[in-house]
Amino acid sequence: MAKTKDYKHFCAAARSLEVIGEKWSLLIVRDLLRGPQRFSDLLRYLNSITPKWLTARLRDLEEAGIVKRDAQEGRREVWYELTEAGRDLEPVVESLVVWGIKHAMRPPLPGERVHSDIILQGLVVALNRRLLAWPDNPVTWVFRFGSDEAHTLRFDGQLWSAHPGADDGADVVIESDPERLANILTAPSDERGGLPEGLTLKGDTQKATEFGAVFLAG
Amino acid sequence: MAKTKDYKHFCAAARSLEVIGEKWSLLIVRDLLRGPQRFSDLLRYLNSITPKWLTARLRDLEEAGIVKRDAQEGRREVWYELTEAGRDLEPVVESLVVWGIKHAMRPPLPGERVHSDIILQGLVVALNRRLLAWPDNPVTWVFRFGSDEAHTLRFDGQLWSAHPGADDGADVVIESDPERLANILTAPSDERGGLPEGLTLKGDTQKATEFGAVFLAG
DNA sequence: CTGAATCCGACACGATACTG
DNA sequence: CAGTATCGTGTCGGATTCAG
Repeated sequence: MAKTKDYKHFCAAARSLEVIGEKWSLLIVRDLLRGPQRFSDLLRYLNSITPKWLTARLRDLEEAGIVKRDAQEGRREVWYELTEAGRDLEPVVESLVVWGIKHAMRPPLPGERVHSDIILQGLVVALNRRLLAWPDNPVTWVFRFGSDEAHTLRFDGQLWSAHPGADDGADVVIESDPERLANILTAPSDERGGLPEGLTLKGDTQKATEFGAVFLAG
Repeated sequence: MAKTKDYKHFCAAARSLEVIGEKWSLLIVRDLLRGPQRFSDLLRYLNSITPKWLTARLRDLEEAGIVKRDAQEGRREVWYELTEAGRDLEPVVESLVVWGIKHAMRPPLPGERVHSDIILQGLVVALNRRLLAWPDNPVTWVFRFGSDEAHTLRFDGQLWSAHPGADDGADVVIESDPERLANILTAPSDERGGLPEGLTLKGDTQKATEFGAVFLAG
């Protein structure tokens, strides 16, 4: 791999980029940070990658000790997961998310795939880096997308975290669809104000108001 | 720019990579983080880049609002410096340095250019992230490379920082050359022990011992 | 259906030389 | 000093095909 990715520098940043600077590599890591995934899961999340390049990148990452391939006998799928070196890349992905939120986000374009997991991952980073206002007290928000997909966002008083599935003790339940939520989150603040179409809030009135103050305020 | 760097994801990390994911971009930012540089400075630091691609990347970064080009009338040189968005990339570069130090460093290869500034930048990151032992008290180390190049590394009790030039109040003066220092820092710990050839320590005996404990211990 | 491999074309990039 | 110009190679996208 990486015949052209050769910087000839004695520099840790250059070395890192030689290893994970190819196209798609860091986005594969981003998806595997949520947990082990199958080849076809990655194919779906990465959206516009071709199977050929997903295969190539996974081989590279495996060789670099970042990804572990788990192909068990008598099972159709192959699972991929991060090694410790792979999990150590989380700060890199997170710093890219922080910069992207501040300097490069825009509403989703027509052909752009919007995954709810990715939105929630960005939300957690934005909240923990205090790029959005914080509620005063611990709170649990459940996001429902259609009938079969739900995520829980929880603030324990110190940090925010996201969890797959709907938590029972939700203070507020938000129902929407990923595209709509993406558009709301990237709307310029002067276009905000009040409850947008395609998003409904249920639950404790005061907690719902608090949610609105964080996300829907002008 | 970036016709092929198009991920079609609604994702902040993917957006960031669309902007600064091309080859060389982040290394140009790395060098500009030290301060404004001329075209030829960058050409020298980036070592194996060609003028054509340095021009292309600088134009891209300028268009992306990361770099500002400063060409004044009646002056031969053109200076490049980071905008605020560019300086906001420091955490990205730093996270790459941290990962690289832990997972990808090795002694410099034959054709590899070793810049003292880059070594010192890596040292500051490694010390501040506590990847190396810390002295108990504030200390100032001056590194001399040959007769005309010197850097000061200072610990104020809280954080480490690097400064160009030799500080007067040095507790310890280290004399070496960049290649030698690079080899020492990347040597496996079982090959360390005592003072290596090609490196001399001067100054307060106890402070020199302390330096040795951080860098030269087995 | 999953996890690939193959062929082809576009363009990103490297190497070298040259210019204002 | 700060770039252009030219030419060759490598990386990647797109489509199709293939084995378990």
